[in-house]
Amino acid sequence: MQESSTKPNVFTFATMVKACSVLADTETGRKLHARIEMLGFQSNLVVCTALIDMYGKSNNVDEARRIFDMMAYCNIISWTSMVVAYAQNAQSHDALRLFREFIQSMYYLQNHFMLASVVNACGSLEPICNTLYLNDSWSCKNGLGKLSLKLFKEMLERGIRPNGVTFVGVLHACSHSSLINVSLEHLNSMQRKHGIKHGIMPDVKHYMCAVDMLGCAGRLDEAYWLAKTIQAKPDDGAVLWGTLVATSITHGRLDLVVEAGQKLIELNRQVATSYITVSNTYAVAGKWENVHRIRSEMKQKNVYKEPDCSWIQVKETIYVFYAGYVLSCIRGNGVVHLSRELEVKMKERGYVQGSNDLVFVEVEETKEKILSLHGERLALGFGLITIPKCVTIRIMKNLRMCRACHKAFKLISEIVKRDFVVRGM
DNA sequence: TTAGGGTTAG
Repeated sequence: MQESSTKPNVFTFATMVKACSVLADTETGRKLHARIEMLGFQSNLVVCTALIDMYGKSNNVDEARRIFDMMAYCNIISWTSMVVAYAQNAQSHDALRLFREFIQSMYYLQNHFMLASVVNACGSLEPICNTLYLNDSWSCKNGLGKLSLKLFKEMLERGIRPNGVTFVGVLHACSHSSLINVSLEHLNSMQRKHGIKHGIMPDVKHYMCAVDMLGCAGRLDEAYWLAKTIQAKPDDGAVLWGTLVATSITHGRLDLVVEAGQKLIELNRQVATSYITVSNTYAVAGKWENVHRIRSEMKQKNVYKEPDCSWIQVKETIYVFYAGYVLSCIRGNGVVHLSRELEVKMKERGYVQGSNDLVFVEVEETKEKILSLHGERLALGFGLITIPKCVTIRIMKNLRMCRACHKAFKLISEIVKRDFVVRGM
């Protein structure tokens, strides 16, 4: 496109920023941002929203917020993107604060909508919009200063309310800070305040957030009770009961592991994730013959989970690492050497492979060998020897990081005194 | 053209 005479427009930039967001390619994202400012597209609502999302997903919440604050006007997607950026970066309280601000401004606008309607009925809407926008200090203090007259009028006409996606972000924020009661209040408020009148009823996604949150908090009986009441399609049901299996394993509730595992089996989902979760259920219960039966069944039916893969960007180049490919990976010897050194230091700090780790093999030694070779561990080793100390190491994965690697990363971060960011797709 | 959660062998 650059070589041709076609000029990129806001659509082009919004799409390219989105691509960077998916890949967490901050380098390219920043360059695009610079081009956006140079060409004067920085006032476009959709482009800014894409940038907020991109910076949020690249662990740069401050930059996301800076853009959000500079926007002349925001829509529901911009608000939600900012709430979600906080939630995804463990800044739950900021997410909830922003959401409260949003709700306050919403009711404020609705009240003035009534007033404006009266004025409008008498004559023109313009004067009252001008007055409210320019002179009201309360609205500026509460974040309304960022609303342009144009959008302000639009909001007065339509009202911008949180939607189902906004609430997923809010519940996610609560869940990751163990704000259980706050979360349940929001869930109830969806029906009470925003539901019946405005059509935002909680659906299976919101209830699944609640089940996971209750399960993580160890309130497994409530989680189980809630899971049983949810009317879910088989796809959602498999995830729902899989979630319960995982949290029950974490809290050592063997009874519920078996119960939830049974539900998963009944759903008869012929996909790798369900097979694996069911197999793990049997492993926890010590029923190794069932574990072997499931594994051979998977082999027979040719059901595989996609291979684990991690990548890391150093300057312009992206380096990819697969589980187990230690010796063939770039600077493999250096990575192996460093990994061994770190393992010794981790063990000195009491690092043991937990019996609850979700890698169920019968021989401990094999388990340790498998874990030490996960792609993100190789990528981290490579990052540590190639990326300067002052730069945060950012690793991307196609799957979710396993618990053992998560524990290891936290310890290594303490040992080498550096921050790491690992993001799954 | 822009925004979501939860499960998980190698």
